[in-house]
Amino acid sequence: MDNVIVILGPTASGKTKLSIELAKDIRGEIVSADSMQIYKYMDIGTAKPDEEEKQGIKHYLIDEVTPDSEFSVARFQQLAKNYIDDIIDRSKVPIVSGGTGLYIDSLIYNIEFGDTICDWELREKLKNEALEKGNEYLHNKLKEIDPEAAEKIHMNNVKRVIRAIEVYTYTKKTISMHQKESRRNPPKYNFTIFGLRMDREKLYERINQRVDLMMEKGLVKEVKKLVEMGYDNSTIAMQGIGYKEILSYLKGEITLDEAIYVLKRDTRHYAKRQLTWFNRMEDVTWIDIDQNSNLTEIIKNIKEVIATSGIIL
RNA sequence: GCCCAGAUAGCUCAGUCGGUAGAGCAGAGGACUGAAAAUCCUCGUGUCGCUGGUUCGAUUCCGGCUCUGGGCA
Repeated sequence: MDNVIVILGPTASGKTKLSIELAKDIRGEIVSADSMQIYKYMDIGTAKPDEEEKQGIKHYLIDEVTPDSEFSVARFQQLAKNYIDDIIDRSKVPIVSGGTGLYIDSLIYNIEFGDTICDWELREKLKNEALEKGNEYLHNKLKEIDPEAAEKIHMNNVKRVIRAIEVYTYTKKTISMHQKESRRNPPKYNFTIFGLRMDREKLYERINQRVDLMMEKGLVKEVKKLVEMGYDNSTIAMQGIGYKEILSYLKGEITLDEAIYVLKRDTRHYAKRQLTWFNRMEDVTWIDIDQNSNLTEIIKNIKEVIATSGIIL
């Protein structure tokens, strides 16, 4: 079975740099698993590596689509698999690197998404129903068609309630059913997963520094440019952290200082959510980052782990 | 120097007609199958500024002090 390396970790933990250095060392190419870096023109706020940082290492699924496109896990998975296969065909090592837990899961558990549909009109309609008649009303509706899903999904989590109803509406099969069927086939790659970890305090410090750096690099200008191009907060892309806060500032809703405060706070919250996701994942080899860590050492350790699992790259 | 207002959770503040107190934010933990940087759930003990007095009992009422605003000189 073909080998795929996965590098995951919360935002600002150093995935990008590590994966590039590792790629240089093992003839790797990088497949990004990041739900925001897929968008073109959004560079500073998503902390994309620029050409210099990439050091000639090939990256996939960065700048894949425009900010007004509809993207999804299913599409991510399809594209990622294609790129991985292509990399393997060329006798290189695929390194999946990113912080979007759902995207990573879709690959390592080989989740089959099937052919359900997304209907934004239906979603809007159901959303209004919840607004008018209450979240419980909509949740009860789900309870009738899929008690199992209703049990798992909290009634206030309207987005998920809507999705579950949507799936049934179009396939006449419950989302619980779909989910069970989605794990029928084991993954066709052998994944070796590394996770980056560090003290919470240290991580938050790095997040704050990164936001300050984004401001210096001209995040406001970048968002302004996106607005000029016609992208506003109706797009998913512009609801990303960094973009929604600066957008709010540009509209005069908050001051720049408030925007920066909220941006840092939202990023911390996001990092925590990522950690919750990664912590429950199995088979992750954790790499603890502290003052004494240096990249060469880390890469050496990673290569040791890879070697001891009997993988020949 | 005088007058007024305030001092309660890390922050902003509410409240207790006297029976030792609670919101938002921060913070912590968790969930997650086609929007996922999204969305959602759970978690609140702190010399109630200090110090006397009244009282069975004071964070609450009264006095003094300290500090912070604002005003008058």
